[in-house]
Amino acid sequence: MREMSAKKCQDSFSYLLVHVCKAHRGALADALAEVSLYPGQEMILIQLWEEDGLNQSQLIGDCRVEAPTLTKALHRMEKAGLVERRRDSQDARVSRVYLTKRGRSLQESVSRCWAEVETRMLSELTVEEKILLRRLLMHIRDSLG
Amino acid sequence: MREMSAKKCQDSFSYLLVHVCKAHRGALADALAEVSLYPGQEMILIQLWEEDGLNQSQLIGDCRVEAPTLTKALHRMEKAGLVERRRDSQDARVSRVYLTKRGRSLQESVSRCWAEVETRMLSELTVEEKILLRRLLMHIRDSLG
DNA sequence: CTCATTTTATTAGCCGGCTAATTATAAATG
DNA sequence: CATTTATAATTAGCCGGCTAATAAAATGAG
Repeated sequence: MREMSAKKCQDSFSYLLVHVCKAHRGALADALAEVSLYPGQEMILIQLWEEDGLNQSQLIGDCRVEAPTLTKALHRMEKAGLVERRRDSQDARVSRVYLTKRGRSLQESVSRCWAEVETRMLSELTVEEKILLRRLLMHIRDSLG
Repeated sequence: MREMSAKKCQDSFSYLLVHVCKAHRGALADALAEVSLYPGQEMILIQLWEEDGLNQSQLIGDCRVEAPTLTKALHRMEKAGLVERRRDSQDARVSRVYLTKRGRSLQESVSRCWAEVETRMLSELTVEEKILLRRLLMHIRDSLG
């Protein structure tokens, strides 16, 4: 009886997903370590590469992260010379985040890191399976969000 | 050019998976908060529900976590009265982890939490899609592990 | 114009996760 | 038997993530 319930947890999608995520985050961390980045920071950079000068409210929306998490990450990234924060001239509450030359220069390396993880992660899947997987993951994301 | 690379990252499976995991962990955290548990701790309990008295080496293998992560979690769970550690009588290096009555009593609540998240997460999927999804996730987990 | 409300961002403090370094014990080897 | 090596667990310290509480500026209502 006790064993069955535990088994049930271990057979659940949650259990599987947790372990998939661990593996994925680990692979991403290994790849990003080569450019001295931590998983989470690259998410911020990705948003800024698309549009530089975003404020923190926009970033927490795009990165799906809470404000204090972003504040701390930005502080470290600023210390690492990847970004700089400047107060908005119109609204003194908002501070906008700008890429430094160094932050901009990481784009290619990070893209390679992601591509590498992407390739490994999908290596066993056919084109059809990838298409389906994307659809299923989007459903899950939306159902849980 | 620059914008295309950023877009490419945002269209990747990694990007999607990261956000799926965020949503999933968030949902799990909300559910577990009702029994004063943090995501990660329930993973330890699940293993112990299946086999009580595991040592920490076994737990780090099952939970896919590094030793210090487990040590800290166990310390907190011991303080919370969920488990207790006792030295192995044969080998003084190993400390075995045993469920307390309280730790054992949480099994039903935690199973409910997981079932709740499971239901929500799969609400949009058909039976066939679930079967396929499990297969695809297992492939990814193995490819990344 | 003043005061309450909302929005933006930060700080403190906790938890999960990691690596590197350390301790203690067991096992292997000369 | 003594020494080296391997294994189990802990500690220190860092990062990502969160909530609660706070500060500061803009906005709204009276």
